[in-house]
Amino acid sequence: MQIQSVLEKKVKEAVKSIFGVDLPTVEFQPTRKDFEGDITAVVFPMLRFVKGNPEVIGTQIGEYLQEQLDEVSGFNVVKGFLNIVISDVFYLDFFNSIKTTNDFGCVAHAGEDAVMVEYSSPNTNKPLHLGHIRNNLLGHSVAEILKASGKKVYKTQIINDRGIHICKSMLAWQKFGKGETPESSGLKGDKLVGNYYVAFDKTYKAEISKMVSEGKVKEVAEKEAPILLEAHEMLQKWEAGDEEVVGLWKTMNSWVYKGFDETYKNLGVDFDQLYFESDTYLLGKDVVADGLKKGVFYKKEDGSVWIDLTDDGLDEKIVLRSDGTAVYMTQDIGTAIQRVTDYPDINGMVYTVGNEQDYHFKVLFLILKKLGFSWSESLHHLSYGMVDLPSGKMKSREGTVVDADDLMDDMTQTAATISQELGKLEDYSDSEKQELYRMIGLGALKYYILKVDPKKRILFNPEESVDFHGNTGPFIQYTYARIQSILRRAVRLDLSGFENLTGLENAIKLHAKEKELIKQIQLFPETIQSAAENFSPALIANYTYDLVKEFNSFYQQVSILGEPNEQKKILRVQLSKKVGEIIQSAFLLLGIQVPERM
RNA sequence: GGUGGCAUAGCUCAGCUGGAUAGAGCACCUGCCUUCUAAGCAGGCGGUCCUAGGUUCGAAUCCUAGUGCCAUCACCA
Repeated sequence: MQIQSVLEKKVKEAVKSIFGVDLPTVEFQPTRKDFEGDITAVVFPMLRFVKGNPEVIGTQIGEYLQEQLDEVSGFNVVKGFLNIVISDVFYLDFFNSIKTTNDFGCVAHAGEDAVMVEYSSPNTNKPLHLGHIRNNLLGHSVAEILKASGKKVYKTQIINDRGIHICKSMLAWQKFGKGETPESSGLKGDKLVGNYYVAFDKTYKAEISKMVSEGKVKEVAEKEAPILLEAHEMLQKWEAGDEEVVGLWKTMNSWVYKGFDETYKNLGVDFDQLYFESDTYLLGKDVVADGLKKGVFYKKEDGSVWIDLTDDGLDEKIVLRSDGTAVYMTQDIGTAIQRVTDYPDINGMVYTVGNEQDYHFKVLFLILKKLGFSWSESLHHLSYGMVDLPSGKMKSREGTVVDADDLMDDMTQTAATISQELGKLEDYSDSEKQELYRMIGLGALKYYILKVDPKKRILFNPEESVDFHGNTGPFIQYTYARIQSILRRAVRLDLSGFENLTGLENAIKLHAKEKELIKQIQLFPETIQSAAENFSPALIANYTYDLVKEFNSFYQQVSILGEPNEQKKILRVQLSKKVGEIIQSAFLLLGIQVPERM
C-alpha cells in the first residue's frame, strides 16, 4: 500500500517538528468499520518516545497531516487511535491507474530462478481418492500462485509405479482376472487395477485367518501367507527384468495412467514433467557413497549407512540398507539432485505431501544441506492435514475411501439439482447445462477444500453435501455471473465506451460502498504475494470472499445501470468489471472456472 | 516416553508483524423480489478465544507449564 509509506514519512515528520523526536517506525492498521476513516495510526507505541496524552498527540499529528497532505481529507482520534480519512480523489486515481491493467495483481515473470512444485505423486495400484484431491488442488493452486507472484514454475509428480503394492494387484489379476481388461469390462483402468488390489488383500486376510486357526502366531502368518510370498517373488522377478512380469506391469500401469489422466483432466490439474519411480529408485546411491567420503554419513558394522542428526535435535537416519539397497530417503536425495540437473534454473522445490511425512522432509532437507547443495535452503514441504471421514481415516484396502471420480460426479449432480430448481437456464442446451453443472459442482468442491488453511485437518462428511450458499465457490461464481449480466446489458445500452474512459472528474463524490470496494481491490496484489510466501491458497479464497461480499453489498445498495449521473454510472460499471476480472483471476489461481450465467 | 502440529459461536472456518466493543458462513428467528440474476441483501440470536501462570500501556496472537485430539519416532513409505 503506497499511501501507507507516504503517511509514515509524514507522521515521522510531524513528530519531529512538533516534539523534536525521531520515531523509528509508525504502526498502521486498517480502520475498523465502526469508526470513520480509512487508515489508522496507532499512537500507543509512540508514547515510548513522546511523553504525553495519546489523544492530544494523535490530534496534533492529525492536524499536521491534514494540512500537509492532499490525500488526507480528515481525521479523528479515539483513545490512542488516529483514524485518518483518505480523500476520494486518491481512491479514484488509484482505480483509474489500474482499471485497464490486464492481470492486475499478477507480477510478470521476473528473476532467473525457477521453482519446481511436486504434487499428486500417486501409487499405481489404486484409484485416486479425496485425499489425493486435496493434494492435487493444493499443489496445483500453489504452483499457479507462485507463477502469479512472479516465479517461473515447473509442475511435476513422481509416480510410484513400482514395488510390492503394484505386484499385489498384478498377482491378483493373474490369479483371478481371467484376462479382464478395461475394454472387456468397461471399467476405468485405475478402478480395475484397484479392484485387484482389494482382491489381493481379501485373499491375504483369508489366508492369515486360516493359518491362525491352524495354530500359527498371527505375526508369523502375516509374513508367511503364501500369496504374500508370491508377491515378493514377483517383485524380485520384476527387479531382475523378467519379461513376462515386466510386460504385465507395463500393461496394467498403462491402464492406470489412462484412468488417472481422465481424473486429472476432470479435476483440471496438469504437469510439466513426470518422474517415474521405476526410473529413479536406484538414484542416490552414488551420492551416499560421496557423502560417506566427505564424512557426512557413516557406516555401521553391518554395512548399512547412516547419518547422525542428533546435534540438530533429530535422530539417526538410515540412508542405505546393509545389503546396499536404497531406502526412500536415498531415492529422494537422488531425485532432488536429478531434478536440478534436468532443470538447471531450479532454485527451490515445493513438495506437496501430507503432514504424516513432516519428519521425513525435515531430514531430507537437512541431509541435502549437509551435502552442501546451495538450493537446499529453498526447499519447502507443503505439508497439509489429512482429510478424514466422520468414521475416521480413509483406507483404500478397506474400501472406506471417497473416490475422486465419484465425488466429482456427485458434486456435479448436486449442482444440477439446485440449478434445475432455480430454473434460470431454460434456454441453455443440454451440453451447455452439463458443462455449467460441472463448473459449479467442482467450484463448490475445490473452494470447500482450498479455503481451509492447508495445515489444518479437514473433516469431510459425505452425508452433508458441500454447501452452495454463503462462503462457497458457487456464491462467488454467482457474483461473477451477475457482473457479466450487467456488462452484457451495459454493452446493449451502448455504454461500450466505458472500457476506455479515462480521466474521471475529481469532483465525483464516492459512495461509501464504492470506496470500500476500491479498498478491497487494492489489496489483491499484496494478497497474491502473501499467498505465495505462505504457500496458502486459503488466503486467496478468503480474500475473494471478502471482495465478493463487498461487491454484493454494493450491488444491493446502489443502482449501477439505473444511476442517472452518467459519470457515476460509468464508474460503477467499471468497478463491476474490475471486480469480475479479479474474481476470475483469483479463481484461476484456485483452479476454479467462472460462468457467464448461472 | 521423545518430537512436531492443531485447539476460537451448536457446526465449518477467518483473525496479517501483539492493539479499539473477537469476525464470517451454515443452522435458528425477522424483514427485502413490479427495479441491474433472491445461489443475494439488511438485521437478530449465539463466544470462559482448551486451562493456569508470565511478558506488555495492551495478549486469541508472544513465552512457560499442563490438558485433549492427530501425526511421527522402523534396514515401511
